[in-house]
Amino acid sequence: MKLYNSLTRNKEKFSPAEKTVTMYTCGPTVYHYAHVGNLRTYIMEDILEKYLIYLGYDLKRAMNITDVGHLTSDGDSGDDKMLLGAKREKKTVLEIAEFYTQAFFGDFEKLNIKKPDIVIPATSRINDYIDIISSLIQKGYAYESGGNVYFDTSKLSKYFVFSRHLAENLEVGVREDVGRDQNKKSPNDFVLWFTKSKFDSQELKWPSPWGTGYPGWHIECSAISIKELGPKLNIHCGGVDNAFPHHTNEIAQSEAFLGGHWCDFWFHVRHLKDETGKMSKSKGGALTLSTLVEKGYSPMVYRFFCLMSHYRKVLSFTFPALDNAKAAYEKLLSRILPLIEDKTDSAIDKEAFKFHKAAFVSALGNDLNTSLAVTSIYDVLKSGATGATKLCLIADFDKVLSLDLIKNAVSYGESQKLIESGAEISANGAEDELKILIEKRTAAKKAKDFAAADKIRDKIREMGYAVEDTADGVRLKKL
RNA sequence: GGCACCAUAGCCAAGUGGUAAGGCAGAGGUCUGCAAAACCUUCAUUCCCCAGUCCGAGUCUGGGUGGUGCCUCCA
Repeated sequence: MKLYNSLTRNKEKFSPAEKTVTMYTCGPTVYHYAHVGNLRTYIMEDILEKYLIYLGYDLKRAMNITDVGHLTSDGDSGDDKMLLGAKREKKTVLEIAEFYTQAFFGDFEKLNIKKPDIVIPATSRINDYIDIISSLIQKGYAYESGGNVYFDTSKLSKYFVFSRHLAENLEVGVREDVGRDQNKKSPNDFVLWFTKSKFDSQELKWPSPWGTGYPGWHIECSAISIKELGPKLNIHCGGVDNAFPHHTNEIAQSEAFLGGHWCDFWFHVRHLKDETGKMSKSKGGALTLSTLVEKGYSPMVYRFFCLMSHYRKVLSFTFPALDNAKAAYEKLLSRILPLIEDKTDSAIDKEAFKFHKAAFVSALGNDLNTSLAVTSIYDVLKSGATGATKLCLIADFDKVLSLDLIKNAVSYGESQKLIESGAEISANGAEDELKILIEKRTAAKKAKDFAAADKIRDKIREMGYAVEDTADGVRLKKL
């Protein structure tokens, strides 16, 4: 497959030497619910992972859970986000972490995102961080200053890997509202270990050769990745905003520690934005999956919405756009349903199967072109292939897309269950009343009293159902 | 101020030098007491603008314009 690599700014052929592909994902800082923008990134990473598995690779994927060390600023200032969350909710840091980690993976389940095989809370690997930091100091890549340990970026021949910044220009380019940490030799340097007394109120502290304290944000990903996935990493994923400083710093540490090239591909997912710009957890009030569900959008509708766009494009989130995706998704299900209900035996047309599968594989093979991959479902539906072939192809594509196409087509069919004469209405408190109304309406129609029939239809609509006449009887559709 | 990315219909979007896919929405039709559903038809002489290269440009080059992101909180 071809995959865009942020490191080279090019689409490159992804052809790992080994059959086992290693993939690392920056997990969430669990101080609050994930919002739909965060989730977009994980959905797209899920497609990457499942596509690689679909192609026959074995995948080994690890993710961290940041439950310590993520400050609101990266210098010797700022507060720990976890601590802030704990204060806000009057709970301990560990309780907060536990709660939001659960919520995070709950969203994964709802969105059919595969949970990585290896999930490591940052607090569980403190000794590894200390080992790496000690080694970095020994090799001359890190120094102690003002009680903290910093990474010395001046020791690197190239620090800014994702942009064309020149280190000496940075002073010019630096944002004005950012405070300077006077302990740093260079503004580019970043903290590996904090021991400053300002964190005395911190619940989580660990002893280290440099004093009691806790790790900086960037070290956890390097340490977990190297330990779990080895010194060579195939793909590192994350949101674009992490390219700098987080990923840049990860590369600096990891390569200084390993003494050579570390990760081949950097997969960065662009942001979801709303009317106000980028969605951001720290801005607060961001939209969560549960909110969408409360508003009547199933998680699959959101997943479909994301797949219709491309991961390297900024996607604008608006409710009309989501309605669009909902209509498209439901219409798609309604076109799949007859294929499932069709009980006539038909053989699988192997040629047609191969042809459509090839189109699907090549769509995703071109830098994960998910909207083209979705189009290939429509091409299958429109084709002259047998029902069995179509169904088989859709099930096959859904191994990667994970839109629950078959399962939801069935429940979609049930949700607008046919109510033939005498058939029961499925469990619902109002069923008797509904049944009587439908019978009355049918009688009115028979008597050609259409005004009365329409009145009853309006009444049923008020109860939350649309009545539709079909050749066989009446169809009730939940609104 | 520096760096990067993006610009195709109302919206999402394909397109990788050969004459604008697909989806949703919209319009018209068939069917229906009317609706709904389903099906059929339709929907960009043009791809932000201006120059250039080429037989040929949405695609390549240069210059604009607009949007977005990053420049120590973010997926």
